[in-house]
Amino acid sequence: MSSFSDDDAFEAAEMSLSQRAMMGARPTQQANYMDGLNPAQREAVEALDGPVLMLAGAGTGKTKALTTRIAHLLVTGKARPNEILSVTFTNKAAREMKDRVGRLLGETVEGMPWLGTFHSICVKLLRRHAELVDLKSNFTILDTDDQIRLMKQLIVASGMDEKRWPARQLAGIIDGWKNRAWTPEQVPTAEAGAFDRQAVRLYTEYQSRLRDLNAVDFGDLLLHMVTIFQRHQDILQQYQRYFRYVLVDEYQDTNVAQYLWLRLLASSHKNICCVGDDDQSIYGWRGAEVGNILRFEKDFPGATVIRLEQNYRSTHHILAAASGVIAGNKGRLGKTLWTDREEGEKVRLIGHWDGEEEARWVGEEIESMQRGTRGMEPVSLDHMAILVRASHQMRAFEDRFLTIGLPYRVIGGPRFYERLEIRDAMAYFRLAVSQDDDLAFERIVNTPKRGLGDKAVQTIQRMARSNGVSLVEGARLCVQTGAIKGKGGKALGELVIGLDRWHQQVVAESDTHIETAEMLLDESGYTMMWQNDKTPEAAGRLENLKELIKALENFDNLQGFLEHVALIMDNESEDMEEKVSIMTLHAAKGLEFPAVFLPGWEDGLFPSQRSMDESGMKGLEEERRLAYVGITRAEAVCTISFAANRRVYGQWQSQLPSRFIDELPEENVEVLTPPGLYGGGYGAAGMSMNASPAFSMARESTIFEKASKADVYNSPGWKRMQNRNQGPRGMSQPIEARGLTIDTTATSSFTIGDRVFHQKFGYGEVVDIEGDKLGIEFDKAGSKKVVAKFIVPAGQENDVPF
DNA sequence: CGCTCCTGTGTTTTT
DNA sequence: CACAGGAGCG
Repeated sequence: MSSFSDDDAFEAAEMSLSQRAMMGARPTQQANYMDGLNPAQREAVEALDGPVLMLAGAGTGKTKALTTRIAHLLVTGKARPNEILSVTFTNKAAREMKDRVGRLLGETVEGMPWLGTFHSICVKLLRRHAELVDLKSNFTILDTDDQIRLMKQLIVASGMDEKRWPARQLAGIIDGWKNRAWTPEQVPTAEAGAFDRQAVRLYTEYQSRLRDLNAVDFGDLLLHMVTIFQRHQDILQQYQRYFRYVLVDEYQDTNVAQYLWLRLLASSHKNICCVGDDDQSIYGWRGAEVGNILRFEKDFPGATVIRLEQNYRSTHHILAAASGVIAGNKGRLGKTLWTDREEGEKVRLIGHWDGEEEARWVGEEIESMQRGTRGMEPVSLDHMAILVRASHQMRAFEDRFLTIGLPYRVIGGPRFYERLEIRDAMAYFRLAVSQDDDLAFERIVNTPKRGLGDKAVQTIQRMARSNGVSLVEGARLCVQTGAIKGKGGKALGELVIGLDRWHQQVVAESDTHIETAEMLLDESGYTMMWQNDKTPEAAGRLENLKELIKALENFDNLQGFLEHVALIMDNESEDMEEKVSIMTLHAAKGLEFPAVFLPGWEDGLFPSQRSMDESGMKGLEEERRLAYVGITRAEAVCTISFAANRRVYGQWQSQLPSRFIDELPEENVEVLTPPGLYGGGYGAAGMSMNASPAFSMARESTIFEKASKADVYNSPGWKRMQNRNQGPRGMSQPIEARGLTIDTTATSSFTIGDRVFHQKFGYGEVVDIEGDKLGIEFDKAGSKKVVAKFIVPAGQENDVPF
């Protein structure tokens, strides 16, 4: 399947240095590609041999240094493209690096086959050596969902109570062990309670089941490779020679398995360059070990440590605010970021009554920045981002932006490939490629409904097991022997015949894989199933299926596509319209925006209560790093906000401002006054209505009562606020009283049942009227609440007031 | 076997 | 509150 060749690579490894130099030298570019590097970056680029730790703070040109380093390796002839092992965490990062290396050298670097994510590289390696861990090289890669379903089966099979042994949780535990590179035998049993012992037993069974299925999960990709390297010195040595240089991006995010894998590969030549920032380690919860970066110098004695500290991204105030927050963490390697950029605007801080008002304010702020405000240049929506702690916070913003028609894009939202219909379709593809894929079979036996329920599936499973064959074969036997009769039996027979036919088509390549895929979805009745479905989301699902088919165009065959999907998580269908980005703080790492909004800075939400409960001080420090990551995404304007009340699980809860707010250095922060004060707003206690709209942080500000941290919550300001806030019911005459900008004079002249048109959502029917808000069931966009002034009766589309 | 209603549970974060 | 998964009925 993969089209790399061992031979090339090993040939290259035996090549003399002079040959290399001749081959790689591109004298014309040599002068250019290092231009514009600062001394630290240049050092990082030029220190090619031996271990190097590059500590690169946020916005210090890390990727530039890293890509230039690759270019330098190539140009000096130290390595050919396929001799550089270069690992990243995300496909996006890998892609960007490829692009940038290509740009530096003024051409696309063909090759660089070993620039990729840990996972994609390990898949390639493991396909070559699968037999060493009892797998066939065409193993399938299970996603989280498959993993959990498998685990559930094992739990049920061993007669355990699913409630007491939640499959999800066990899968999580096993993942954690795999992250630490523990095979079932290696899990420490010293402190093993009953639970752990059961878990280890299930882990063992799970692994053997995976072997039977010829499948691996994400964790296995690394774990198996580590095992292979440890057990087979010869193979390890091959690769040590093969990969002459090793580069690692985001080293602070590596887990133990990844660390071991890297150490094994680099242990002979020690040409390893790790780039990272301990202050941006935010993946501890999924096994990342900040310790890896902290002990690099111990692992590789004599390592060159290079600090990139000049920040090119943010203004002084933003950088200082971020530094002030992160200073609260202990055990840092320590960096002092500096910038020669302008002072810029202070970090802006604003409190709101509740989450909805926060969203409303942010929406208005975005619109006014888009127009250009306070003498500032207009800012494109593409240059603004809202970064939230938890994805559920996105909802308030989406709701609001839909209402006011502000275009937005959610990054890393519900993933395309995780959607129900996509996963179903993929299961069909998987079966067409390999009939042995039992999990795929289970997924679609009865989708669309074929009258095959639990009972039928069990019969098939029994049949398969007792004959030692796959489920598809088991099903075939069930039909032949009449073990499943009647309506279900007939349908099953048809399914099996269909599967055979589709498989033939894949093997014979009689049609293009795209035609095969379309036909498959048609003939199986899957498309029909959604066409007959009258629920609102059915149309969208059909759209997604179309998109899936379109995605196939980028691949030569179904196999290649499935491989890609298993590993690729990001699916950004770029459209050209300018949009505000909404994403989690985690998703924002590595990105930058001129204007950044950081809402929801409230204790419990951010820092997250759960994080603190589960990991105590360690958890809090990770949250603080998250705050640091958030602030440092901003180039020019950074706005932090919080709300006094928030709905949690449908319950109103009053919130405390985040402790991180107290850690922002006063001199870099400006406290804004909410637009409509109602008897003294949160961020402006003690101020009168006609006070200046912004005031610098001062003693009278309730939030910044400089009490010791322990009694922040007993501070007079806090108490005052608590007394005032009896929940949002307290603002029953809200909108008018606060003089907000909603135009209530535009009372709707619509009646229920009217056909209407909206610029963004298209046509729909009015189903509900609440003052100036209309509930509309849109044909395409589903039901929404929209302010009446954005609506016109159908037929007057040209009059939409935008 | 499939559908509906009900209950319980959970919202970090993702390769 | 919203969604998933289970129980119970048709």
